[in-house]
Amino acid sequence: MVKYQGRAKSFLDWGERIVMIKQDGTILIHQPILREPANWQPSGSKITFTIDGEYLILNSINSNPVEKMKVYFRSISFILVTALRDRAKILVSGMENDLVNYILFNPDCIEEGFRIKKREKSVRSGSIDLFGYDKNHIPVVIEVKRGLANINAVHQLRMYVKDIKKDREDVNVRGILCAPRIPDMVKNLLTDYGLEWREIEYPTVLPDDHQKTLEEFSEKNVTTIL
Amino acid sequence: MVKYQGRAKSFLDWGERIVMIKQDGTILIHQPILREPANWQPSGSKITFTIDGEYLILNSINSNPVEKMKVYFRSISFILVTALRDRAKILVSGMENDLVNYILFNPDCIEEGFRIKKREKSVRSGSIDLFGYDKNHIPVVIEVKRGLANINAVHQLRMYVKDIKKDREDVNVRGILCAPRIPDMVKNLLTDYGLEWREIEYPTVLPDDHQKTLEEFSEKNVTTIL
DNA sequence: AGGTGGATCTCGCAC
DNA sequence: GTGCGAGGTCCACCT
Repeated sequence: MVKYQGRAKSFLDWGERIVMIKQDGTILIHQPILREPANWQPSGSKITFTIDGEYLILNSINSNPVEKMKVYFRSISFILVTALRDRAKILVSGMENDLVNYILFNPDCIEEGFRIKKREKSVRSGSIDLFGYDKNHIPVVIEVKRGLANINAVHQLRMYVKDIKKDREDVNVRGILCAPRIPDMVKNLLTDYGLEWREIEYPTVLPDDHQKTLEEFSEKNVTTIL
Repeated sequence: MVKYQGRAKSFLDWGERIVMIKQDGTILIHQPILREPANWQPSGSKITFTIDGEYLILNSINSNPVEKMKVYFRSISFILVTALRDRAKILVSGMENDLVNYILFNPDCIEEGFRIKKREKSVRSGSIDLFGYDKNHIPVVIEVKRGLANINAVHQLRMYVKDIKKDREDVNVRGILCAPRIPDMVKNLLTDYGLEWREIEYPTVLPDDHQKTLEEFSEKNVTTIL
């Protein structure tokens, strides 16, 4: 049975579960299905154990934000204690950053003569993924989505274009939505607002068997340019 | 060692880990620290095992979206197989609900003479948390955020106000963002759009630690009033 | 330490 | 099935 109070408050009645306690204080309580733990405590939490009558109680306290979890054990079927040796870090490719990098090194995929000026440009309504100028020196705002672009992306792009227009006191500002796939609905909306799009298929280059190659790839792609 | 390809692509080099296979097809691969699994497959994935030379390979395939994960085992230290009996469902009392309720019963925290007309009012672009009228009978849209308000909340609120204006054919519609904390950037944006805000610190009045009380509380708070 | 934004987000709910 | 929004989101990055 699990009680929690902190950012919210919760109660989980008696049942058989897997409880995982990690060396950084993370605690996970898993029910028989679903990816997410029913209850948990974040990294950095402190654990104590107490006994209350017939129950063993695991107490976990976290600070910032302050939150407490109590796990009541009526019985324990199995305990496994081990120190995992694992220094590997996962390498992932195919995230929004990769597409942004791809455009950075292949600005022609937007259009010939396109030049990128800034990455992560801050404006009032948020942060522009890529900002640059076309061959006619017209400002271009680029919003990047790693997967399927949706209507929110259009609204975001619209805001950014409006912000830039305001800043530059210039009516000529282009907005381009870049994603691997853009539904027709979204394209129509873009057209309505006088915005553009590019469907960009970018290579998810993650070699299959060689970590070294992977590291090279990672370095290449993590580099923050400009 | 784990390879994954689907929505993205990843590679995790050799290391000692905890692998959890759930009855719904969920797979979790945990490293020694942090709450999140390094690799995983979602509920509904199908598992097969193969042997490739000296390695045991766990193959997991999911459809919609199509994604595959391969877990290579060089050695296995412990295996635990069990069928968990657990029919409990966690009860959570969320804080956004609490804040909405607090405003419901203390409309003066918005301003004197404010009257709430509807909760969860549906409009085209979504659902308005609270809708009412001020003492001058001007419509008021209220968007509630449980924690730190961000720029997206401003855009949401703006949409709702626009929807109401359209419905009522009325230019006088007020929009108020309510949250415990609102950053200056967000306040500035609100001002730009002629919107308002209230920083409302609400008491975390929560019931004590009994399931029954929690269920009552839960029911009370899930109820849609008015 | 606090804010910002992406994620193989996950997950529930309404359409 | 799909799309949308919330989450005790988690987490890395930046200021």
